[in-house]
Amino acid sequence: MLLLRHSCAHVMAEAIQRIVPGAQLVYGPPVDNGFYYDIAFPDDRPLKEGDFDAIEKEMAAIVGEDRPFTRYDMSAEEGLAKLNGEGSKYKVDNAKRAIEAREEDSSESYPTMEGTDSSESRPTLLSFYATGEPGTDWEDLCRGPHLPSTGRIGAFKIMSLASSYWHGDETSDRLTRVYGTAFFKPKQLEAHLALLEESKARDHRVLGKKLRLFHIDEAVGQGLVLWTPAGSVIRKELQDFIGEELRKQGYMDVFTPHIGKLELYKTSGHFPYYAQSQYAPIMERDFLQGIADEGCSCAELANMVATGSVKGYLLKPMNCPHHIKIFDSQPHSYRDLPVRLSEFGTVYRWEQSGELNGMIRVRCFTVDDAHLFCREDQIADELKGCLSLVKFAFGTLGLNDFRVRVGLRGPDSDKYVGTSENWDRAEKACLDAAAQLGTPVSKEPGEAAFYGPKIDFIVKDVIGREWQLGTVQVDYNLPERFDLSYIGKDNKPHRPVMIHRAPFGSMERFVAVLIEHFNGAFPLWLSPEQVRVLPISDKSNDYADDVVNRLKDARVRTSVDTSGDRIQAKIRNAAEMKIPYLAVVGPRDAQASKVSIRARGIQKNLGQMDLDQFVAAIRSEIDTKGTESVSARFS
RNA sequence: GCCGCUGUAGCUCAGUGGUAGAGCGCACCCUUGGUAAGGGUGAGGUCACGGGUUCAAAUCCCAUCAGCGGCUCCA
Repeated sequence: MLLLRHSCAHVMAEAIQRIVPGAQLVYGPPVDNGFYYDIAFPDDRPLKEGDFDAIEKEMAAIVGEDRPFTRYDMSAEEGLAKLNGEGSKYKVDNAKRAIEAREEDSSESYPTMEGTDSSESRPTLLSFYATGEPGTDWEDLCRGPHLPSTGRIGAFKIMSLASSYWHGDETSDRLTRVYGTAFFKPKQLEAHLALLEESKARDHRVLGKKLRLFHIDEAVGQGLVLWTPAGSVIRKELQDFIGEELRKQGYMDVFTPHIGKLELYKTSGHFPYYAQSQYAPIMERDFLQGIADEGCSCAELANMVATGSVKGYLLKPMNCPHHIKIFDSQPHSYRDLPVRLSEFGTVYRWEQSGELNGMIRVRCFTVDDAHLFCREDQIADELKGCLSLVKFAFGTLGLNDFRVRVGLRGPDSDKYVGTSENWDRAEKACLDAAAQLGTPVSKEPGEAAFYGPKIDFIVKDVIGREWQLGTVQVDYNLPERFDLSYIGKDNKPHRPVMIHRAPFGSMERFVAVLIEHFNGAFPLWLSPEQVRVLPISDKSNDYADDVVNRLKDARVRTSVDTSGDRIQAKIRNAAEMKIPYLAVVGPRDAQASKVSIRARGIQKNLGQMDLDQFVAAIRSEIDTKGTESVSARFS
């Protein structure tokens, strides 16, 4: 498959160069679902989506000719001379890098496929692949290998255009990345495209609109999520769920403001280090008036804002400084530790506009945050506690498809604060705690924060993009910066260690992930609407109201559909909203104090149940979070 | 922020220089129907926003705002 897709990238590149003669090739590797080719287009002839048809036509012609992929080798000198002659700076660069990489270390894999020679016996050779006859047909510097001939490419499609940077460097040349995909058989391509359609329907942004879970309004601002009533139910249920567990684990709730003095964030180090990703400071009116009176120019003011030499407040980018100040508001004995302060704390970050994504990447989000202040010898136990909470919460939600990344120190030891012995212990504690989760754990040296090792939970969205959810981080830095202390057994002050932990990460991102995970069909306890009562006709409306009232008394979220629709339409409408249970009521049910039950995902009437029994069964499914289910009583 | 694409009714979308369209939803009427769309009538739009070209712009051009796909970033 990789060969197929890489070969197809060559075919596409040839087709593109026929249509846009000045286009210079850069890299063209296969990727997960296809391949791409980074290409530098002349400024006066950018590639547009409108060109796709023409390119695909050319590609079909090349495939139809069934030309063989032919490899030939040249020495480094010859190859470079040839590429120089062709005036392709990108290919020359690829070749040079390939040669260098090989001379330095042949075992090191080269980041791009181009130009690396898999044959170690001829280390200074560069290989080229011609699509047909070398010298007469189209060719490309390439390590290969390839399919025997173009005719083997059964089905292909150009998918999209994107921009990229040369060597992934923002300041370097901007390239156009053309994505395509290819399969051996047309049916496979059709299946792949159908899967993409399905994924799109599962996207939290699509479902969020359809199920009315959240709204983002231009008039409010980019990346600022408005939680609708339905979405708020889910968030509130999650908060109550996690809050209950936190109380069991000895956490104490706190509430803190959304802003804090700029100076506070200088102490914490968030300013100016993260100044780029923060909203600009909120300045005091007197301060602004004062500098205006002194004749301060806009440029001067902008500079003052950038350097933080203004009097004002920041929308908080993190909750830690506030929690630290609560901890530090009174002295602590070693006997008091650990102190665990928790808050669903809302934070604000100025993410780049192109990075925003539904509820997954936003500018204002609420962290299920907590900060643990503990002794060095308590770190391991506290980490275990955090991880068991994550295990429990994720397990309850059936969210098992995530991976764990443990960020450890990298080789350059200068950038890390805290003693080496403490780091050793903390890293070991993180690894031990992570191991208890029973999911894949990857150790990643160099991924630790400068202030301590961390454990991150990472999930994939419906399109396969990975997102970080929760995180648990050991921190030696902030206690230092804020000069925190507790009184030890020896009656002397000691420095506590902080653990930052947020099992869900942000409520916004977590709910987005859940929407996709459940495909909008939330378990009963999370469902915004749990039961919808459907009278057969308005003759049964009164009984339907009775049923609704009984359910409401049992704290079940419910409504009744008294529209003029026939029962078929009512069922269809409720099914589209993915409501877990439908209680159909007609004269036959009213007369016997029963309801006819239909469960989500089961395309038939399950049968009648006594109303009393149904109310109790629903309540129990909610309370057990699905361990006991109403529909199971019919099987 | 960068490149490409997109923006038309509450939603999904058609319309590509000459009087603004469909389906769903909504309102009203008829239908009172037992498990995934009963029928009719009607309301609803500054065609994202601001400029320009033109006798004439939803349509062409420029800028702005927003969304999408990537890139870069991500405590």
